[in-house]
Amino acid sequence: MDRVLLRRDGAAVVATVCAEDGTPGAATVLPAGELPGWVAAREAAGAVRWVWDDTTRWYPALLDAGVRVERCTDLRLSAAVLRRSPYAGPTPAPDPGWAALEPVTAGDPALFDLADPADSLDPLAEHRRQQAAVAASPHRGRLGLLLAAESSGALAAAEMTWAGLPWRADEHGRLLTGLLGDRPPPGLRPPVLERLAGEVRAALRAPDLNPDSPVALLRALQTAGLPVEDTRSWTLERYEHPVVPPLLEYKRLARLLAANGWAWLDAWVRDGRFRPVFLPGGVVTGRWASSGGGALSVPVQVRPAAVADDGWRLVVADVAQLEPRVLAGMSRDAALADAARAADLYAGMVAAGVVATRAEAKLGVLGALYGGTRGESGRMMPRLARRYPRAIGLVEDAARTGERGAVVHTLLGRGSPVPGGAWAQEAADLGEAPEPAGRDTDRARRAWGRFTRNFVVQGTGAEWALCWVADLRNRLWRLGPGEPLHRRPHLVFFLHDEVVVHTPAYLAEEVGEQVRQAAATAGRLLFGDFPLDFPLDVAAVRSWADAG
DNA sequence: GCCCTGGGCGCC
DNA sequence: AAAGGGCGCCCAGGGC
Repeated sequence: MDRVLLRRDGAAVVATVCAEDGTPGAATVLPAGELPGWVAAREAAGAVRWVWDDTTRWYPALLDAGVRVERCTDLRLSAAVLRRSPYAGPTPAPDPGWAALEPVTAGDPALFDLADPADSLDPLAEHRRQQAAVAASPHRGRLGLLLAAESSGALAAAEMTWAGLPWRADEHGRLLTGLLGDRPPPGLRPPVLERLAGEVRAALRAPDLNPDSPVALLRALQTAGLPVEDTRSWTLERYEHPVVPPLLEYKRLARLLAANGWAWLDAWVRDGRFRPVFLPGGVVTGRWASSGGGALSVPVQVRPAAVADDGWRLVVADVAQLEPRVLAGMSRDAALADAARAADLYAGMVAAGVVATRAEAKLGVLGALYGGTRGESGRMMPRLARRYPRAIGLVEDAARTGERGAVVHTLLGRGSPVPGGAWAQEAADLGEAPEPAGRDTDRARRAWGRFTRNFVVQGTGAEWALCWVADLRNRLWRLGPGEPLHRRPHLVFFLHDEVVVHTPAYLAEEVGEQVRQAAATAGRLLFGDFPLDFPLDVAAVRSWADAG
């Protein structure tokens, strides 16, 4: 049964509707404070799907009240998927307010604002429209799975922020002091950086140089005789000059200080938890984005500070080479799936005699996924195309489709954006490959082809990962029944193809098993009985840094 | 003072 | 001949 939640005049209204066609049934009006108890009671009775405008507007308060829900439909996220999906059946245009709706975060003053734009939308009508779009889809199963997975992801994201990743500020502080010296007063460099800046200035004979200024640094490097056009680390590495070692060290430590230094600790770690905001569907391909704290790029350098509570463990799991495996599945390329039978797909390619070394295999596969054709990566392509014609054919088709200005889609039907450049307009007008165009136009066209090439694989990879997380979330809930979410094994972090679960130590092994079973389930959901392995590296550790 | 862009670099 | 996907975030520096 579907229950649609809406907010009217400060009260919560719960409308019961038929799950098949959205026909409305009875409605209940509740003072806002009574909602959590009411939801908890229905949830315990089972078989309910909560339908709401936006998970970020409802779920955090339910979690605060100790209420966890099993299933939901997030109308905002679903509308975004349907808007671009070639699999969506025809429906009247949605209220444009759905496309404009922004997720909210805890500190957001708009959260309980009477002027919240969400309150002028009609969730009942939008729910009916979305049901109709799926019912009329030529791929109901796939599209329905995508919407369900997207909504489950929204629940998982809210729960991860709520629970937080265990983070030891003392450990992090020790690490910073060890590398940078004592914390300086605001506006000053820590001692180690100050010393390195001095060495850089001396080596370049530039006593006033600010090494944080790329423009000034470039000029100083050139004056000192280094023929560089930029100041990137991998450019500098190529030169033997006394400035290079201290400058590279300076850049490494300055980056740590700026991105994950004491200021980061102050801003993002409270009560032993790092609580990043995850944004499901935040990337066009369907990957999650994040907001605040740089959650999607927590450097390996500071992961020693992510430490399980006493008596608990972190179960860290990641998939080896997710994207080439997904490509094998979506193209049903049996030869590539064979290579993927090995725990290391690249080793499997070497064993099959496709390439001579693992390094070649990796270069070739990444080139196929990203559109790299330069140098060694490009030289691998003909061999890969011969041995894996279906897989390579799929990404090549996606590239050509994008170059024509047309739309591609993932396995479950997430559509790519329509290109906006002038070249795309030409292509659309001509309906064909356009006249020979200028160099810039050509470059833009090919860049879009690389984007659509990668879109189909990255996006389907994101769908696999979403199914994995969604299934795992429910499996974890069944371990340790009767406890609140944060006293059971629960997800605390997700990063494209990696999850971290915080669990009582005695359940760590069982959690690892559930992580593997969830991966197998995700594979079956997307690829049916096509034989394809998704091997995981799983580690139960005290600190995140001890995994992998 | 705010806002935007580009360089650079962390993650996948 | 040239041709490498997706993000977020920090800083400097220029425009207002």
